[in-house]
Amino acid sequence: MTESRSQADDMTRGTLLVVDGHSLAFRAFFALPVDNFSTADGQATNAVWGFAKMLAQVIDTEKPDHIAVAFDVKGGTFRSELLPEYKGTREAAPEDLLTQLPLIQRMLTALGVTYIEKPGYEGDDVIGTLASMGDAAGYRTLVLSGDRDAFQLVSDTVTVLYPGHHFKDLRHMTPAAVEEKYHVTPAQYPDLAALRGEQSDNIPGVPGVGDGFAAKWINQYGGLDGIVEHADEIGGKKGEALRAHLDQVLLNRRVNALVRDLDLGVGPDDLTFAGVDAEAAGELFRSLEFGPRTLSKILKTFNGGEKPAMVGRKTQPDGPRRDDALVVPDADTAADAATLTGWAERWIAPVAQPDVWTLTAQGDAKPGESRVERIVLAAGGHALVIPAPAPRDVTDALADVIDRHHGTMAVHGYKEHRHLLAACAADGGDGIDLPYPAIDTKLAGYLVHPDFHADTLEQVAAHFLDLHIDEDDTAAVQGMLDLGDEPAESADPEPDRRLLTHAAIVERLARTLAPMLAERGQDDLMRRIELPVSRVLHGMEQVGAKVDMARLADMKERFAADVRQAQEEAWRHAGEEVNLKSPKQLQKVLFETLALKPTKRTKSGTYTTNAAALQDLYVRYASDERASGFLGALLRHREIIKLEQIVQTLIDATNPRDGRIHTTFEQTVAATGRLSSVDPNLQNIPNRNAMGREIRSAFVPGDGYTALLSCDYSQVELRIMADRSGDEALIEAFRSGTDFHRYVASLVYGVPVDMIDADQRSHVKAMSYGLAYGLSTYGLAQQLKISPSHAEELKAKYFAVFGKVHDYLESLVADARELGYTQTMFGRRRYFPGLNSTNRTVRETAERGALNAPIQGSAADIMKIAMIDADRALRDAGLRSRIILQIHDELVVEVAPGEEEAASRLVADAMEHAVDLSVPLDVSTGLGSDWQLAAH
DNA sequence: CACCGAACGTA
DNA sequence: CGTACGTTCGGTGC
Repeated sequence: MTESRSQADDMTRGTLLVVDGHSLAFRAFFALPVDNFSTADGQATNAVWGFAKMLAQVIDTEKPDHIAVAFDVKGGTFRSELLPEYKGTREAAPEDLLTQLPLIQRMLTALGVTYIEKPGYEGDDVIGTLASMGDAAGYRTLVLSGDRDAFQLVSDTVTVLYPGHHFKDLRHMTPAAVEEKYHVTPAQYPDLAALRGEQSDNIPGVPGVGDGFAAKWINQYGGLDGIVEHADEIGGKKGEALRAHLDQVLLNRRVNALVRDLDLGVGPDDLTFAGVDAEAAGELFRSLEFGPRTLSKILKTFNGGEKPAMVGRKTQPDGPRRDDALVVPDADTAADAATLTGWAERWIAPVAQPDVWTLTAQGDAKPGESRVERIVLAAGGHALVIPAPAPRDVTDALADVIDRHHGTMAVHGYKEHRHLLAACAADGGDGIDLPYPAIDTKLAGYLVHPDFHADTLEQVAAHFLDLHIDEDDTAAVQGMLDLGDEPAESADPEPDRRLLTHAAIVERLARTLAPMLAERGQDDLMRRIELPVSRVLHGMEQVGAKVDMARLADMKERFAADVRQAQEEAWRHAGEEVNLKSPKQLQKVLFETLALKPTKRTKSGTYTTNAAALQDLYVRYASDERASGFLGALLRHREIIKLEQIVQTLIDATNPRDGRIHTTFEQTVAATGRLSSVDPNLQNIPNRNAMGREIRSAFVPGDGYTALLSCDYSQVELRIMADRSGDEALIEAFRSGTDFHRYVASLVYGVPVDMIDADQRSHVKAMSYGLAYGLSTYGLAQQLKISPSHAEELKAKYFAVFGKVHDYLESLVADARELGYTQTMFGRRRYFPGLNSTNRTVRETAERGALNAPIQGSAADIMKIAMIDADRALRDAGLRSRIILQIHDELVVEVAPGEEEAASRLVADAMEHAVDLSVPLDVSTGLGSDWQLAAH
């Protein structure tokens, strides 16, 4: 660890990190809600916590060996004398933030980090001075600051780390980066800032002059001096404005120049990491009510990546060594509560972060009918097997152990384990309500590599741990982790080796994946989104959706009759009993018997018989009675047999004991962050035409409930694009509150809103929706059945109006190419190695994916947050109404009598306020006695 | 019996 | 020659 810190720059003395303390504290304060970060007695802690996290993240990434944090000092500086209104906005910092600054300084001291204040000067001047000193002493200097004035310090040896919209995307402002963004050199940047002014510091610039004009003048005249000299030559309104505000500009320039030669009393060489005062840090963190995990991680970072010494931790000389081959723990069996409690006291209680103990249950986690066979607790080379279901005193003891130690517990599949532990009471009682673990290695693996898929835990181990375990070796009993495999009955009373192997794997996965999450800044994603959403999903799966079986049976009959009729008719026209479900046989009839014009080819080179192609043929051969008769019947058969099949699937999936369908929501399958639904898939119930929608009417409220509530987001993805791109036109389109697509069409075609015809509206609508998929001109033409040139024209007009959307979409791909991955609003990543492929098809597929993933993924993040909030709101209000389904942008709620209004309001509210965007999140709701009637 | 491609349902 | 999924079916090959 320590050598890697200097490895990157063996030409220099090392790396000096200089931090703008106020800027980082501001950033942290506004990034995190005070509500969730306060101590019991009301002290706000969000800025302290965020400061620690952000700083740790930068240290972990950049690995500096010297560090200092600069703060402003209360009271005036030479700047406020020059410019009384200076930083008027900043002085108005909220009380809640101001009280945290001393805490941050205390924390820094405890962590062994030097902080510096200089009365009469700002932190920026301290930073400027340190940067100069660092340069002179041969350091590579990193300046972490959200203040753009710092850009003037940038040089070959000084880089400014400037936070983007998310703190995580720190931009490395090198000379090239400054020049690329502002078209001036770092040394010229203060000239540019003086002309433009600085909104956040309450400094006015020349009205009407932004970065562009300022840069143009600077390049033309060499700098501010030249501009002053030639001010009279600059024409136009902007020239006039410049002359009128010249005094202001020159004043700005004096104010924004950083002092670089202060006497600080210390030099870069003094600024090493002094080492953590673990006791002081521990005490401070406890008083701030930060968890032990936070403490442990922070200590590790500030101790130079070494594991901090754990006081009172038992050493286990015979325990497994992390870098060795996996050691399968020895197992004892707990037949009674006392054994269990004693074992936990001996092996689980001493476990301290970053170590974990593991809980691994074996059984069938099928929602609504889960069974558990064994539960294994394991900690560092020791394991305890608990046969399950178990008697009350054993489950009580187990629940107690888990409750006391879940802060150091790792599980692989929290949601599945909730199902399993809910079924662990032998008397058929409630079982155990599993609290949140420290880490779910299944979710962690998903966040780290969202497109990696494994069927077995051994495959997960091979992927993340490079640990290759022969599955046959351990396959005596199939574990629950082999999804879908029914556990074979084991005659062997010996605890099975595979389960113990799994426990050992999970422990190692936790140790490997936890730091990976931290390094990526994804701890919050795990803790605040994925784990809580797992809990909500568990509840939804457990409850299930009630169906009206009589209604399903009736529908099935009707569809079956229609299918038979369509089949008879098709056979009559074809003259043979062709299997209409066989594309191969259909090809023979269509293109040989009937000799129709061949359609497009499929991937494998055969002629397609898909609905679009059949429809084309149907139109083309309208006058040919035999052909159109066959095609018409075939199309009808296709449509209805699909519906019949869906109805049959629903019937088969209904649990006869409660008349409900318990789907499983997969949380780690979709690479974008969406959920998926399996067994059965309740996210693809027909909704496009009346006949299909009919199926939704079979979903009804269950006993004790009177209605279903459906709430869905309108155009979430487009709203995300509006927010992320900052496109004023699109933002205004959403704020206008009128028919969105009509409004957009009127902008695109330059025609009043009430003159837009149906075609124009639908074309623009298709364009809007296609944006997030990376649609091609050809694809758009195809879909709208217009010529490619016509489609190209539409695209050009569209982007002429929404230019920033265009730039944004391009930037997504460009950024992904540079970073290797995309990121959602909440830091969910997806990797795109294909972006640099030389194979055009591979590359373009990756480009469309990179464009879509952050948008679809951000929408998924938002819905997950809404689900967590809505679930909690319903509970907190004491309602019985509950979420039962999620279909990407829609939530379905089963509503108890009398709760109609409250439930609608709470759920819609949670969805609308899941995040704060620059456009409103619009939610439409409907209530009805079945899912179809709840539509709106 | 396992696997694949075609087809088609959803957002 | 737009993204993300899951399920079913026929057909093929072990």
